Amino acid sequence: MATMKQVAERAGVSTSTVSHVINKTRAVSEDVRQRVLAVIDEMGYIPNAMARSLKNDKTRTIGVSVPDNTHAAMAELLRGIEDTAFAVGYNIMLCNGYEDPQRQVAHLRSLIEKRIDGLVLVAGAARANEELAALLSSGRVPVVLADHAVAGVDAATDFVGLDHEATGYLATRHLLELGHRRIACVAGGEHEPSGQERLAGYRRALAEAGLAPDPGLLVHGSADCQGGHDAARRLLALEQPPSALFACNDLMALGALCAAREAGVEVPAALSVVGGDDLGVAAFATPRLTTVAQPNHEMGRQLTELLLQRIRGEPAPRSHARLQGRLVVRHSSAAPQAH
Amino acid sequence: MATMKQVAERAGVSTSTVSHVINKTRAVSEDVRQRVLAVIDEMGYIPNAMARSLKNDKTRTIGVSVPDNTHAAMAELLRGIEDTAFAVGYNIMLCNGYEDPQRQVAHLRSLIEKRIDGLVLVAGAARANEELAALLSSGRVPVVLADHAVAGVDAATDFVGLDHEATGYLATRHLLELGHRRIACVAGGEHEPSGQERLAGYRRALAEAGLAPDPGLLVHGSADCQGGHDAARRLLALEQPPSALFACNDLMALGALCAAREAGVEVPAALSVVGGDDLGVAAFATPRLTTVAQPNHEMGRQLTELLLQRIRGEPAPRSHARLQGRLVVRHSSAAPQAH
DNA sequence: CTGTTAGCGCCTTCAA
DNA sequence: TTGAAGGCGCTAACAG
Repeated sequence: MATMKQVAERAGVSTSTVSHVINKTRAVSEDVRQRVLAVIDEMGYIPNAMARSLKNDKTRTIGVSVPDNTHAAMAELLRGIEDTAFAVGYNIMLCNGYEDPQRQVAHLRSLIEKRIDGLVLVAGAARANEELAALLSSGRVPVVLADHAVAGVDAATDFVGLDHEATGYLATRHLLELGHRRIACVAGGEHEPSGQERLAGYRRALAEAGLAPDPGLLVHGSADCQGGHDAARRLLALEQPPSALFACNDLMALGALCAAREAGVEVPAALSVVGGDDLGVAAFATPRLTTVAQPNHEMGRQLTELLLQRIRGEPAPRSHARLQGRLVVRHSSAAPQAH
Repeated sequence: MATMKQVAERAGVSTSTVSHVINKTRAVSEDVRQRVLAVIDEMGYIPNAMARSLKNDKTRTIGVSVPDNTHAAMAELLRGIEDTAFAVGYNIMLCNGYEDPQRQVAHLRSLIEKRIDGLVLVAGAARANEELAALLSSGRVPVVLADHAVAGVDAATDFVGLDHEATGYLATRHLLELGHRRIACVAGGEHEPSGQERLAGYRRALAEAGLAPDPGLLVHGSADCQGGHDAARRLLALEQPPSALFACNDLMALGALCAAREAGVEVPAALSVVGGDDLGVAAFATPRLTTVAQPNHEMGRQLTELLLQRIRGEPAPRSHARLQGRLVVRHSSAAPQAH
């Protein structure tokens, strides 16, 4: 691959001149400029960013560590990050951590070796192990946290997340306003942070309505379709089944819809279902799912803006934003049947 | 950040010794080794991969250009790539091209500047513009093509894709075997390659069964839920509606399911629906969707293995693999109603 | 307006 | 078993 030196020779100028025409970093006479440009084009010269980075100590690439890029919400977040980064000439390195601290550490080390300018860390349920925490808090790399604090990482780290509590609250209040009183909650794993927060919102809404939460109407399980399916089946088999159900995420809600149908329970006539996320398919579920949409792309954008600020060294107060979800009422929720 | 030189000074040895203990590239006396290691640990030294790359001309990072990482199939593919790359110590740079040649070129230039070792290119429907084609065929970077040839790129470029034709064939034959004769096809855009291939498989199956394709039973539209919904609605409003429907992908199939329900058409009693992809939610659709699962993760794996071979310079015959989908029969397909 | 020079951090001959 | 030195490709003083 052609180097700057070769370009310089061919154009009969010094490398610094070539460098300056490329970077427009000092005046160059028009004819020399044209000549250099011509040679660059002719030789198909493309500058070596590594060599440049070695000097300025800036790679214009940021790392993104997510639990799993196939989760729809992560994918949207990732997209928000990439879009924002691209707009200002940054590239992103993607790492799937799969909630495995070993793997996360290996990834992060690799990213640091490659001298990423910053890191967007989307932690999963798992907590950081010591090694990861040490790497993160060594101050080697500016970090912003997405959606969840990470145990072991400085609590003052910049943060942008979703307001999961509000999501649970909005969904539940919607059901309450429709007149429901026996409202179940299908939650994910007990250690999954976002699920716990959504559950808290569910409880707050009930409390505000003067309802005591019925422990029999709360089911934990895996935070996917299968988990939602199993949980709903159990709830529908209850002697006094709920008239409505809030699933902490859309995948579980979709699973619940499936279980209801298989149990011969009409939605929304006999059971209202509300999810949370607003996946693309939610609008086309049977029936179309009422849910709380989450601004994942926007979260990615804000995280990236924030990170770029830190990279530039702009002093800004520590951020701790919580983005609000938005209730989207469709056809899976309705007033309870009269008895 | 600590440099090798600083480590060397602190340990009272030369940088070359430090380099050699790090890379185990020549014998070092045990006590010196221990001392160096201790200093590295104490200083938290992490080698600078850029400086290293400047020498070896290898970055151990590969670029991945996809149309959109939020599409479920892309996300799985991406995951397959990342998994495989990580296993051998490579990182990946993710680029969303959004079918925009301008953007793709900008991304690719950036990747080349950063001297990626290779590129996995997932082209969308759009064709490469001249500039992109030129960059790709300049031989600067080993490239493997995912799922679709790219106009303007050397036809001999390594390739791993899905056998979309077989997918359409499998889905349609399944419906034929159930006894259907009026089988509609909900296809995506007319210029979308995978959709076209699946459509071809549909036609082949019909032809084998001695059926002439009814042009009125083929509907093109956008390749998403909305497109599937609209297409199905039109088909169901026909004077002689089909008894079965093959949607070229699951999103469209889900949309079709939604439309059927809204039109009061029972699935599978009055209409069988088969999709293609086997998204996670397909198994929990109402009713659970019969579809053709695609080995997207495996495709990512094979693409990456192939690319790594090329990067290593191993001479291998050009690959042109087509991975087979697998029919997954669930509850959205059944024998047609007797009249 | 242009060229010379000294590194950035690391690897790798070549010598000792 | 170890060190010295040159150079990967580029940028940025410093001179002219």
